[in-house]
Amino acid sequence: MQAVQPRGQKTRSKILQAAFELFHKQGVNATSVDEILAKSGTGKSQFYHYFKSKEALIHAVVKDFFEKLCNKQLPFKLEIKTWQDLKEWFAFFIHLQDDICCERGCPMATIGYELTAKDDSIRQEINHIFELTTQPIVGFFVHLKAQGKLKPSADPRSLAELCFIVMQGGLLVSKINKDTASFKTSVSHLFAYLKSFLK
Amino acid sequence: MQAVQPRGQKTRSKILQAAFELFHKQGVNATSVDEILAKSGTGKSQFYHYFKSKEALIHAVVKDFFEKLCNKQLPFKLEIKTWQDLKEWFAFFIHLQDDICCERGCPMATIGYELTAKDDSIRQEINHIFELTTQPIVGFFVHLKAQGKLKPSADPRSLAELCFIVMQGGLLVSKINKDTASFKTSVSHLFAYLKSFLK
Amino acid sequence: MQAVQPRGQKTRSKILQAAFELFHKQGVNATSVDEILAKSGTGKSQFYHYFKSKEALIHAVVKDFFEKLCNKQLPFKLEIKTWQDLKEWFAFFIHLQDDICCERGCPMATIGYELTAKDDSIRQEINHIFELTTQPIVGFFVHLKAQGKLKPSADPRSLAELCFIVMQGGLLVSKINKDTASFKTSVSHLFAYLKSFLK
Amino acid sequence: MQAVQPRGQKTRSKILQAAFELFHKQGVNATSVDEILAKSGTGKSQFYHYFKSKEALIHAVVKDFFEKLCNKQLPFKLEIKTWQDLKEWFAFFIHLQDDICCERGCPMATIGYELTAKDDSIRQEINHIFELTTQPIVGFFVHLKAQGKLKPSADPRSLAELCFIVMQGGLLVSKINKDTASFKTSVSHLFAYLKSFLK
DNA sequence: AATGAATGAGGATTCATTCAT
DNA sequence: CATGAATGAATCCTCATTCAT
Repeated sequence: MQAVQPRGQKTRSKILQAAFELFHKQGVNATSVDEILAKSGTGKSQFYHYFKSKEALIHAVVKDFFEKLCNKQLPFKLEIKTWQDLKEWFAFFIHLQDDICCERGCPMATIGYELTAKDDSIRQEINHIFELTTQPIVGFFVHLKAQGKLKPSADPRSLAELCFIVMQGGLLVSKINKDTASFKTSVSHLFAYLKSFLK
Repeated sequence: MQAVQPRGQKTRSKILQAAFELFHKQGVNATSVDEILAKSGTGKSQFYHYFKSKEALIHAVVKDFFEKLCNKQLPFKLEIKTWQDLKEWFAFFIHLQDDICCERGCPMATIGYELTAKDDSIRQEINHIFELTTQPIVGFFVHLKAQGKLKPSADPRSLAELCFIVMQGGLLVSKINKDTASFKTSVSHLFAYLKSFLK
Repeated sequence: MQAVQPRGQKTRSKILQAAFELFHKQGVNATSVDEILAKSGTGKSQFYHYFKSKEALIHAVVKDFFEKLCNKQLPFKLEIKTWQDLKEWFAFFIHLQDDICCERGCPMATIGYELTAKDDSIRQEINHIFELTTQPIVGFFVHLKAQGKLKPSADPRSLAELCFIVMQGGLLVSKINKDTASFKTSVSHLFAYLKSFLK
Repeated sequence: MQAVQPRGQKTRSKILQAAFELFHKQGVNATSVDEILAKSGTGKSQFYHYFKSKEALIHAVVKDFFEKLCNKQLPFKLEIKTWQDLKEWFAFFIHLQDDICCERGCPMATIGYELTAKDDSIRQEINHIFELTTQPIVGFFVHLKAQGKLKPSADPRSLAELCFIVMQGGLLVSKINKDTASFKTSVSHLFAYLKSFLK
């Protein structure tokens, strides 16, 4: 059941969607407001009706992504209960890269990498998203440990962070390398390492 | 033996240096030619004397980085012979982030993340740099293996790639998180894993 | 006897009031319709319900001022019967300037100074207001003369115009000078001159 | 003998000239950069080559006026030595208004009246110009007094300020009234008053 | 009478690049 | 080699106004 959208919000959504895709594809600074408007099929100043500025749009795009994440509207696993789930979590990102010929990276990292010291609030929002993405993995290891399946030395949080870092590094490197091979083998190594904590 | 710089090349160098720093700090698209000129203290059309276009400048910046890498003029280890060397290799990147308050990432990744499908030649050059940076680590593992110190299952290349991916992911995540903690613990985990291949 | 305001006229009044203040403070061209709406707390198209256009609003603001003037709803003397009254007439403008730190001028002159040859009808309305403001002073001198207190050479109308011109010049100069000193001494001189016509 | 203009300064001058005229005619806020460019026959971004912003242009226009004033390149008397000179000083402004059908006011007052509290530095510059314009009249009265021709009660400075205020008020009122009659009679009155200080 | 979404022209400003000297 | 004036397309944003509900 879809929430009823207030009339004009459809336009807002279209702008948001177009902006997200363009930011993902070519970065924030390479994307002009006009381009977003053209792609979303909306008029010049509808944009400024819904967003105070381009910067506000970036915020909105990130926030929208955050909300979709919370509402589980994003296509990757947020509930990781088994090793298989974790494997699929990584597989999602790898397949994504393969599908788009390694032409992009993580959409949030793409935005984040262009940030400057002064864009601190956007940085925090992206960080929040990174946190949220890492959390299910933390939970997985916490759960395993609670079940007594992990060695006492296994620290759920730091292991999850390692997973996230490998995922981000993998996306970046495969974008530059136009090949997910090293991403894949790295994930294999990672799994070998993680499983070494099993009792 | 250092090549003597032809007279006017000093100007070229200054532009290159300024561009590199600005690209690193704020990205390619957020950096205007004028800004580079102002920072380098050079005039409007010196720029177009030395560089055909802004895009050519990006190429030149990457190529210059590449050459400095080859000439060992960059401050990070290119000869990795001991575990300590490898540790220092990672430590270099971590300290770098700490020193600049996690305000940046890898300069080449910064450029690379803004690339689009059409900028393929720059992408390749950056990939080349990534290769070159990974190579010493490959060499290290090859060497260890040759010495019979590694288990046969250890694949030097894929382990080195894992190192590189963790480094890149670590830089990115610490930039977004404004904290190198997870980078550091991930490197610790990585070392534990790598050492598990020791006989 | 105050006319009862029809229900919706309150909104109109609020817009008028907000517009008047903004025009006075920053001029007509620097004031956007949106700004007026925001200040008056009214919605986008209330505005176009009550006013055909921004230009029509300017007319309305001037006309409203004119009517308030006629209805003696403005805080300055319109009945000048004694030298003291005239003194207070000037004092009103001087104190006004002092109170607002000389940050503005005459509201009608502010509007008037931005007028172009094509805005003739607004110009005429403002002129009308200037006339109306001058009239009581004319009346004062006429009255004095009728009482035989003035020399025959005293021309009531031209003396009143001189008063008005000094008042306008004084407001302008004190706005630019951020100081009412020269306004004050000029008024003193003016009084000395005017009194020289006393028999 | 005309100072040799550095090549590109001609363009700058043309922009300045066009801006001055448009500001005078229709005010600052009603004048767009495009309009100035069109009138001066210069290209879009020449403007930003010479002026940092529109605000900087306003500064430059005022400063240019100031310098022309200092260099006596403006058509009104700056040396007032006789009553006739003073009469001509006023006559200049009156004729100016007559010539342009009372369609404008003092160019500096036109700019000044649109100023807001935040534009303090421009206000100061205009104030400076007002000072400079008043000065010759102060000098005239000082001179008269030194010659013993004025009563001791005559204060040169305040009399000069009165003159300036009447001039400014006269320009404003004649613009609104489309008639210089009251300006003229006010100046006559003023002269009568000033001469009353003669011994 | 009221709401706020939509329109599109025009505003100021910056950009990469070229040209004349 | 070097200077900086010139170009014009493109960028972000604001404006007055209208329309649909």
